[in-house]
Amino acid sequence: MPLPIPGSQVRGSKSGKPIMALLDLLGRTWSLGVIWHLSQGPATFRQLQQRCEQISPSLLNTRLQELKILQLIETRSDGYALTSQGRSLFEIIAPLGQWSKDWANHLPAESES
Amino acid sequence: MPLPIPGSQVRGSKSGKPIMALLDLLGRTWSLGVIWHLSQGPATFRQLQQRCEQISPSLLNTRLQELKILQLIETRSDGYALTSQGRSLFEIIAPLGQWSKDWANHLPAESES
DNA sequence: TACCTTGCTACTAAATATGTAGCAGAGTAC
DNA sequence: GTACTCTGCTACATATTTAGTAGCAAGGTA
Repeated sequence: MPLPIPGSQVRGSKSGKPIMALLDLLGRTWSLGVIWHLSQGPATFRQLQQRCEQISPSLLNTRLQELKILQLIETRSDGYALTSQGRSLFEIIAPLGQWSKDWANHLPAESES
Repeated sequence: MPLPIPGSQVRGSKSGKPIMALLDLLGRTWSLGVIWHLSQGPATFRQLQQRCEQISPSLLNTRLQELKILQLIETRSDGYALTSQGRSLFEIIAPLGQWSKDWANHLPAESES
């Protein structure tokens, strides 16, 4: 499965339902991370590498190409940036930031016992 | 990296920030899918396998154990179900269903030319 | 011309996911 | 009690994906 394009078969679903394509895309390592970090503002390749701490350049490039084809990010003079579609996606998942904190507080036994 | 537990190091981040743990978790194949399909109601192991179309039992079991430890799902008499935390997470990502449809409509060149 | 930095490619090793077979336990039917 | 079925799940070999590291080509500076 090269790319999870809505309308075609994707990993995990033959139906090609857009939501399945999206879940496939977001389920790939670093997809969400790249979007999350780019939401802080445009970044060059190397800046993004630093924001993502531990991503390898080959994988970063792969993800960037995917996200670019799927029109969630674009290349501009100041580096990579979210498109308006990418931003609207981020606005949906933005509350995850707060949610994850609440979640962490309810998992006390694991994080430190 | 066994499990993305907030507070400990996770794949892609040494900080242990909850959001990074969450992004790691959701970035694993089928994590989002399992949550998505479970949101339609509780399901037994084999029912879930069918909803997920193409998940292998070994991976399904792995994900179920992870999500159970992280308290997003629980086992009940009628099978697996989202916990209240799981449901609150789903409520955040629920709009992705509609978003993905809009997204698909803006990618006409790929889905069908 | 020598030296940086940047975006990115190449390549190997390690980790993850797929796919298929099938087991052990519970329930029912004879 | 033994044969049949269904369930949750494990085992394991194969295929795919990701990590990790080295380094190249292009562009700018000095």
